[in-house]
Amino acid sequence: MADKLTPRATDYSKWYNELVINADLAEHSAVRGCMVIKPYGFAIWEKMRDALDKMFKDTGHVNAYFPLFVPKSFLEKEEGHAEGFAKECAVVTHYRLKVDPNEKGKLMVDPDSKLEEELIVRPTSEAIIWNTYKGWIQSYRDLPILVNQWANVVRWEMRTRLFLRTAEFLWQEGHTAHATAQEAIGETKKMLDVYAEFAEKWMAMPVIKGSKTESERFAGALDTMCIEALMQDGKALQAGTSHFLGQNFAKAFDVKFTSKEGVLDYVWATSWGVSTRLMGALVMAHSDDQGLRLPPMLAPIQVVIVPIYKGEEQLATIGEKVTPLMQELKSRGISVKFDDDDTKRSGWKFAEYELKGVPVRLAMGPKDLENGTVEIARRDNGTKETVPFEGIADRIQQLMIDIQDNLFAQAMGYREEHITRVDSYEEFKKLLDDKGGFFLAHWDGTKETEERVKDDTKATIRCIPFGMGEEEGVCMVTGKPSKQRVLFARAY
RNA sequence: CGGGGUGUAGCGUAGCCCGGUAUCGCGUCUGCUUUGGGAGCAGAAGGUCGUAGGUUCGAAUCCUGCCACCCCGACCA
Repeated sequence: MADKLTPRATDYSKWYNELVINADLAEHSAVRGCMVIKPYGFAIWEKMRDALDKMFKDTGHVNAYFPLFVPKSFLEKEEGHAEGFAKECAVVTHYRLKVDPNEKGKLMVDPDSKLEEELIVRPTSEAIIWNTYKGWIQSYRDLPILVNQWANVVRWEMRTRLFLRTAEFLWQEGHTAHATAQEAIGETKKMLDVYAEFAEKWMAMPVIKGSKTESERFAGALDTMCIEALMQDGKALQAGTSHFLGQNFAKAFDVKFTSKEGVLDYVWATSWGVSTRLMGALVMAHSDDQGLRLPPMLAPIQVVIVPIYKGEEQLATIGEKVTPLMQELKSRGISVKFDDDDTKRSGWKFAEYELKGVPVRLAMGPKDLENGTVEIARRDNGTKETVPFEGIADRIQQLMIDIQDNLFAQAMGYREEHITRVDSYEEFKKLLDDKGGFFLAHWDGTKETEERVKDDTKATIRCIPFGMGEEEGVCMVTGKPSKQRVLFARAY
């Protein structure tokens, strides 16, 4: 624990892994590709979850829960969907174990318990949900259905990384059903906006909204919208997706409704999700070589008070002094911890809370008691000052806002410096290596060109950004005409 | 799944090439001194050497299988 982190500049990937583990966010489990989310990490996730859940409910959604298992035949019904997920599914083939007659103390799969039809551990829940919606929808009066579920899903990934890509992960998936295409498209955009607002306001992480190209689209969707964030190593991270599914799933599961005009039609669908991957994004967007830097709005502990003392009596005095302040902060909705652990020294605690990203640290010792002061330190910019104890609660409340804003401003500053407009493929390739980040370039709109760029450079089209406006130009690769710049980057 | 690497005390490691029961640091425990940036001294505890086999009088060390993790590809939120 006393070890310093590998600096970001030395090995960004190593820094990330060490940080996640040392800051006590998560650890590898005994199960391949699956992590244990530790209490401190889970506390951050809970804050994310609560904030998002409120936003979903404020936009008219309700929560429900669907089964973990999906019968294989359900997955087969939407062809594109099936193909997209087939390669990464965990499959349940039996329902019973028995004592191995040949090896003492061992269990074996009971061959007599083979299932008639295999059950798939959900990689996502469209299939089971649309099969269920079939029974819920007959008339336009049953629409829209605006349901979200908080769940775990399993995707058997080849290569995993804590939070960024694990075989099992936690997420939410919204699944909505609508009477018209326009309404469904509106829902898709609305939820993308919710994600963007959450990322920027709560996570202090600027994102770019856009649509995926056809080849990057969700399996079974007509349009996939996404928010793309930029990490400190110049790589992009897809932070959330919202899909317009058209009538694909309604047709696959035969979900029809009678309209007001008495016409029978298939319903229109959306789905949208964010996952524990956001934890990885949060870490990589803000943290430094000393540890996490958490935005106050998501920090499990927003203020820590470290006493500096000799003997129990002095500790008790400091405790009495800060008790009213703690009550005051709590009444203002600010979470505060008084660390009176006698087995750790103050210097150790300072380093520890920096590692854990606590936004504000107060230190109070004999000098402060004498002078009526307190030392206040900001995690975001590392500044420390000794200030009057009187009125400190106001100052702290303001700091919560300032730190939140500053983290956003820093992340935004980095991103703005790393969005480059390029017009030649040579320049693109050079800057991709030298500088990294996002690139706005013209593209001829073909899968072939997209594929070629990926093969040449490992960069992909992250999205066709919204709100860019049309701009006549020529594709940087082929020279064919293009109407809009698209966003390229190397990505996680 | 392909290529490369690693697995030794809670954590990080030396030893492995060249076989003889395991080194050091951090942490832990006890005591004293300390306490405004990861304390000092003294003492102590802690190890199926990833796992299952094999070779051998003897295996952390040599051989084989398996498992896990890391890095690089392909796949992906």
